[in-house]
Amino acid sequence: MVGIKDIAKKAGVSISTVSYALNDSPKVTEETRERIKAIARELNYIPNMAARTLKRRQTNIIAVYLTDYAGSFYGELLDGIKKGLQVYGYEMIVCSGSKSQLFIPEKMVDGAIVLDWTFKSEDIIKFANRGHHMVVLDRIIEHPNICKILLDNKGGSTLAIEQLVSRHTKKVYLITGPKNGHDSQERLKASEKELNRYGIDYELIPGDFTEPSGYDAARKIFSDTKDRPISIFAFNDEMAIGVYSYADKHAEVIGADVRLIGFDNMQLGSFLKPRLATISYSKYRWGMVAAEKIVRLVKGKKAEDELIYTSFVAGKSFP
Amino acid sequence: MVGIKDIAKKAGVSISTVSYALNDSPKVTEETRERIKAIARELNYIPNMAARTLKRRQTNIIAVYLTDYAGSFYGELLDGIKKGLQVYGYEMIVCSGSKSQLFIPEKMVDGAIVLDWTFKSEDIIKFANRGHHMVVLDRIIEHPNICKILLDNKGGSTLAIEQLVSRHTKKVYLITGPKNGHDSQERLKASEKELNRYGIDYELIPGDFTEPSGYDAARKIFSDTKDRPISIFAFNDEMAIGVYSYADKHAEVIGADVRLIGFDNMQLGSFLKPRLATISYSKYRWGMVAAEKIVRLVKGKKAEDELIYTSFVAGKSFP
DNA sequence: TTGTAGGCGTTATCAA
DNA sequence: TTGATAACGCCTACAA
Repeated sequence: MVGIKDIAKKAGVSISTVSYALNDSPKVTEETRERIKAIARELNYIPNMAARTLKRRQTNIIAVYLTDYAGSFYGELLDGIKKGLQVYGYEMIVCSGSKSQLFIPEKMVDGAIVLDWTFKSEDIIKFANRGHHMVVLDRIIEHPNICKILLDNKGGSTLAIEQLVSRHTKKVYLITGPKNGHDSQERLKASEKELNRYGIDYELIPGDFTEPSGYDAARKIFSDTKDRPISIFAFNDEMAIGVYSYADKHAEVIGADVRLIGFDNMQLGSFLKPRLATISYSKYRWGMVAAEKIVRLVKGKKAEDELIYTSFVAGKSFP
Repeated sequence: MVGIKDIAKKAGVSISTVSYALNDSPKVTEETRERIKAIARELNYIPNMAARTLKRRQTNIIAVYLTDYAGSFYGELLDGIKKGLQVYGYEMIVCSGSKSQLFIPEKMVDGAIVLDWTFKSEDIIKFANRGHHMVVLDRIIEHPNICKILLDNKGGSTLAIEQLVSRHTKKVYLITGPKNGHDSQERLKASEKELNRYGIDYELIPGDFTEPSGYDAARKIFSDTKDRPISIFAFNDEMAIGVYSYADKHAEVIGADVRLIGFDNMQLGSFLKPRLATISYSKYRWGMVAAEKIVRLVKGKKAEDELIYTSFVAGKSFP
């Protein structure tokens, strides 16, 4: 392995001079700098990250934690984060699973962005207390080292209910999400509040944000009543897709027998027939904002929490 | 920051004893080991990865390089790799972009798995020559430090053409992929060979593996001829989806006016109506095998190349 | 069984 | 403008 020592030897200077030259310090002549850089190139020198990190105590890497890699959901978000970090000279790595959470206290990364209900808030707080910085996308934690960039679930749910109201819906089935999930809780709270305000009857059907749970929910709903059309607000698109699957197999027509609204605006929804009506928000922007915030935190600045706003996307599933 | 020094002080022993104890070396008493570990826990000690890496010269981390995070395509593959690595005690990080490619020579990772046409073969070889180990999933490189786990594109394409033949197809449109891509080249070669064998007429429509390019290809094809049905073999599902989009907007019926086969068996295809016929393979297994191979290489063992076999998945898009 | 001390490759503080 | 040299936190012969 070739290190600065080898370069120093070949250049006939000391290692410190080499270090200065390589780091563009103004403490060396333009001339020696160039000469040293040339030799470094010639020797195929590549700095050793471990050594540099040990000294510098920062890696310029931000980790993004996801529950799994399955969702096509994440693509835009990650692209947004990556683009956002790039501006400030940070690299992004994507991780999943509890062992990699150690990257944070081990100082392998300078900070983290969390969208992973598997990551315990308890641990997040523990890390924050150790002085590490994080941006959370899926929970509420009050801590000076933590910044929250959350979806405007309240706004989104209200939009969905408004649509239902505007169609003079008599009864609404809400396919809910995980009991302990922040987003699903907020969607539920806002939906109930709004439905009560208009005096619309509703029923909760438990789901867990997965497609199969949407399928099961659909079965319950369709066998519950003979009335048609049925109005459903699924708390995410995946479960809405489960409803499509069920309807397909049981001769129920989406858009006629069922009137369905989802949440998330997954790409898949736009390919369904009829198109899935849903609540949308910019995942790309979400990522960009998260990136900007984590960089601020890492640099020791304050970062204000922010909300990502939503809009309604019409689709024939809710004519 | 609390380091082994602090533990040593508190335990009244030397730092080496602490190091031994923490690393389960047989050089310390069971008793002192436990005592030291207890103190470490109490002090919330977490080893500094940079320091450890500097000495150990390995991180137990494998990087996976992707072109982008967009494809829902990657989910299963990454889960497979992660699961495979876990068995051997390695962590996985997912990266994208040329700057993060430096992780390899910088020794931030012990090895890499590459599925990213953006990653220049030239650089891969350069890294391999420096002694780094890699598994490539999307190209052919002969090098002792590199192992190839490739799709059986030849088999898959042949399966697709066989289906066409079995339906007495007269002419086939092939929507091809990127000119310089390994997979698309192989699919093209095998398809042409097979079509020529049966004496079936065919025409190449250039695509680049993206959905819009499939859409454009469809436009060309549909305006090219008035004959129906048209038979299309799209070299990946994304482009096939583009064909669906076009057909949708122009009153052409998939499965009737067009007979379509894709490649990759994306989840999305199974939700399309009618279901997309396609060539399938286990992405999960692909990932598991890649993981196993990179670990072998990193440990200095030989790793044989392998092929991931394909099968035909029927769908109403190709009745 | 434990302690001492040198080294991993860089950076950064002093002197020169 | 450059060069010695001491950290950075951990591992590991070698010595005791």
